[in-house]
Amino acid sequence: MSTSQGQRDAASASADDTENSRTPFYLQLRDRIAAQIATGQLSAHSRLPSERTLSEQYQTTRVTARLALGQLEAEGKLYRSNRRGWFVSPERIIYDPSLDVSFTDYVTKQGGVPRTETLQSTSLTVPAWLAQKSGLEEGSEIYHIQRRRYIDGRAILTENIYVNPAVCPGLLRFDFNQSLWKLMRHEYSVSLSDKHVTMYPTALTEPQAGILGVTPGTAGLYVNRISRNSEGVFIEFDEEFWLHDALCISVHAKG
Amino acid sequence: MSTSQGQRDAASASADDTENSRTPFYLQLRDRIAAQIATGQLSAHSRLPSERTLSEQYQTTRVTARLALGQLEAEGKLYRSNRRGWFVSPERIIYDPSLDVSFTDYVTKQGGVPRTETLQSTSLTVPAWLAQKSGLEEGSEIYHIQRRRYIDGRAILTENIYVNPAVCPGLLRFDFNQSLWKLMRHEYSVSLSDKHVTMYPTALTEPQAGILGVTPGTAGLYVNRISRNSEGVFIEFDEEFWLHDALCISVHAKG
DNA sequence: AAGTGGTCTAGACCACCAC
DNA sequence: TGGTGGTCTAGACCACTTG
Repeated sequence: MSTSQGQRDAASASADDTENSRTPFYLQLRDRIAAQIATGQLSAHSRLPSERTLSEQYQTTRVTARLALGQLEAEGKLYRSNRRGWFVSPERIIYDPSLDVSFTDYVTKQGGVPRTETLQSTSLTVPAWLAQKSGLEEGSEIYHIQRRRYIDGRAILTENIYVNPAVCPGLLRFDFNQSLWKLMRHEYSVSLSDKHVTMYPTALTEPQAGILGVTPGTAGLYVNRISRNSEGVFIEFDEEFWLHDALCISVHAKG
Repeated sequence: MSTSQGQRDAASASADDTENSRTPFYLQLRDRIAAQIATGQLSAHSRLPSERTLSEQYQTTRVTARLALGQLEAEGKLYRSNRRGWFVSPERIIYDPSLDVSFTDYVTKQGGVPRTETLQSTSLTVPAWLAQKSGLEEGSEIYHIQRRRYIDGRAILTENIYVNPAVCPGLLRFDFNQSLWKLMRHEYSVSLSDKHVTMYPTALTEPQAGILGVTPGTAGLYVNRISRNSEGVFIEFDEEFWLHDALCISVHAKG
């Protein structure tokens, strides 16, 4: 196959020849597909040809084609949906986890179509790990809400929210497919003034991968937030599992 | 091979049987290796057996073994070094990009051994993209510093810093293997009071992958920060490319 | 020189999804 | 039911790192 390798290099040529080694074919293929995305030949949410078709088209094997697709996925330029195919990622949503702005609002403002599903809303007893984070007593009551959120019909985040019932009694009777913060502000006059946000990139595994309908190991961003009011009373602990290509975190710090 | 598949499932069994489908072998293998990390049989920075050895040991092929290793890499539990092998990731460094605390200080405080290398320090003219971000005039002078930083001998981040020469005249004569912020504070009495931090997960590609000595496509976190003083004067633009398993972002927001 | 991961081939069967 | 991605096999050669 040395002949075909030579042709491949000749065909892609262009940049990146700064090093003394050949550019592997899967990176050449990555760049060709990336170019089609950049020029708009492939637009957001449009589906790519199947892996088998791509392998034929570029005269390679599925394994190599998947390497190229995996690169673009890692860069956040493509995503896949279960066994349905590969799609072009839309622009990242710009998100500031330190503000209490509603998901619905900022997605809409950025041109996306948001949707929220409530998967669970129950009352639990505080487990040890949460007692430690919140300062609540282990075994006392806590509200738990689990949601899944979509942008343009794509599930991009799932979250577990734990709310202190002392500050929001009877919360569970509401509909959580709307903004929880708006609810807390308007119904309970709760204001969150002290937030501690922690986040790191990691792979999505079960059960979150299943909830979002992606392959285990898909790159994600884990974000959690502990909110207290101005007296230091614990209000909520929220943990979010995002698809890694869906968001761009933006935080302002003054002082 | 249906026989050997059956044995594999029997051997791992345990959890995750909530769904009606079999757990693929590469995930079983992932869990076995993860267990060795969790129990400390494999400790931070220790090297795993070679891919070929692992494939034999677990009676599978390199491709499948690599799938398992790739999962653990995506989760931030393993990292690889060029063609040297697979290693166990140490704890993530907790990092607050909104504070001006020195890298050296917080790495040391968290039990790591930091090191900084200056790759470049030159004077440039402001390019269009930076002019837009900073408000400086395109074509005016700007200092550029490129560094690479290590923890425990592992290169985990590379950064480009662009400093306004008006607030730090003669900056380039200093040694940048120390904290830049300490330098700015002590030599120029510069205080950064307004910071805008942006970050998102993405793959590391050339040239950053090369600088850090990792395969292109390795998961990373891109962080940038625009700092101004209390009068709104642009001080620096910093962009950092981190290995995704090396850090945990932690931000406090009050008010 | 030997061993490592990096790249690549040419197939196969399975689970799931859309039609 | 046919096509998709998901998983897996059993090899190969290459580039690079290490002793």
